[in-house]
Amino acid sequence: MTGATAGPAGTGTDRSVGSPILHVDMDAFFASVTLLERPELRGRPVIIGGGTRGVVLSATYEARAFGVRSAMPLARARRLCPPALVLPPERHRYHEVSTRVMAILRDITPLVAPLSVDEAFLDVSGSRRLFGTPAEIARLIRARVLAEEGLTCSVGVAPTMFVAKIASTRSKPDGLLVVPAGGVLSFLHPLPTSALWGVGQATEAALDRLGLRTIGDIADCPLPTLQRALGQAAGAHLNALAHGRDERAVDPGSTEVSISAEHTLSVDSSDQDALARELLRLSGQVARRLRDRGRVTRTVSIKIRLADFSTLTRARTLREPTDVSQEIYRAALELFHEAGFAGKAVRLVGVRAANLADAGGAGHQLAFDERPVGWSQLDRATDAAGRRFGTGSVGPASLLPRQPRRPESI
DNA sequence: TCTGGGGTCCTAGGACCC
DNA sequence: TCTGGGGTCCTAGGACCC
Repeated sequence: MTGATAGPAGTGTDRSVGSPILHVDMDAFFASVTLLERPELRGRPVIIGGGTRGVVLSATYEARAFGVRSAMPLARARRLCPPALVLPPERHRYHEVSTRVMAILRDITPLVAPLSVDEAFLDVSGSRRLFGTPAEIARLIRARVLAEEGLTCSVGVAPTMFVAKIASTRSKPDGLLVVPAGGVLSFLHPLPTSALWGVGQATEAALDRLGLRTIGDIADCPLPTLQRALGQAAGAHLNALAHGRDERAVDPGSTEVSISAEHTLSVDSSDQDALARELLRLSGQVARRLRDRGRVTRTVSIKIRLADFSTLTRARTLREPTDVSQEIYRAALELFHEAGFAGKAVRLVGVRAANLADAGGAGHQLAFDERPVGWSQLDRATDAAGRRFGTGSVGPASLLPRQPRRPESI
């Protein structure tokens, strides 16, 4: 590619000084994990996704050969690839495998920053004495993940996070690509603008209107022109990236900014009671995850998507932070009623908690008329029952299935 | 083609305070 | 009567990522 590469066989030499960042990215992760227990499906096009209104979550490379891509509506994927087998996701298993893969990475260095279940950044600058050059470390990781989990991954090695990320993408599947410090610009500049992290459809179109097609074009474009077209922050950001500059460091300790739960209904609904029950369920999920993490929220928001796919959000900042299911639900329900679109067909509802803080430092001031202790105790009892009997085993009576009028559903 | 669910970050406008 | 600038917080929407 640029003379800076090592192929899948891992034959590349790595004599550069500054290539301490690795980006490790599992190949077709969900599909590959599912195939571990279905070896007879190897070599066949397999798609992971589900539901009547689902999208493609993951697809084997055999399915991708038909044009199937992740996030594509399942209906379209089936048309593109009729022989594909569509299997439902098994999130619990993905999580388990992910935990073990991350543990392999933490054997190399504590400086591991997971980006999602199936990818992570590593800063290996302190690991060379023990494990060798960054390229040798990358080969070691790939060999261990394959030997211990039966899965392939691709690894990018570069002086900065975003170049390492692009490198792993360009080496997929089952590849390794090293971009030494001296080779960053010659690696980046021929690539299309969309290869940059943060350039999606809208930004690509805006860049295209400026006549910018490659990352090299962005590097040659005057900063003020870029900022006029994309805004201050985005313009400056892309300008820096196009010149290979990226100051971010691998941070293993970053904490969440928000926690949310949302659900697309299987059929659009304008039934206010049914939508309120969904808000109750989602509020409970969000609150439980807050308590699991020892966090409280001050800002509750709801998200509503109508049948025409238009999406609106409404937010409210509370007087006091909370992790109590009932308080989050009360705020969500008020926002829902105030939004004032009764009668319209709703496709999706969501609840989000933002403005988070640690529960310990939250010094709750009780108003005289408040009795939150009861609700809080109910949550704790529900949490304990969930741990014993399984999540969802105990919950509000209004979430119980409605009594069927006729026993036909049994 | 008919669009999931979990997130992050940025922008812009308004309220409010100094 | 007309006219500031800056800072912070909040809300709504949108782009983007996996």
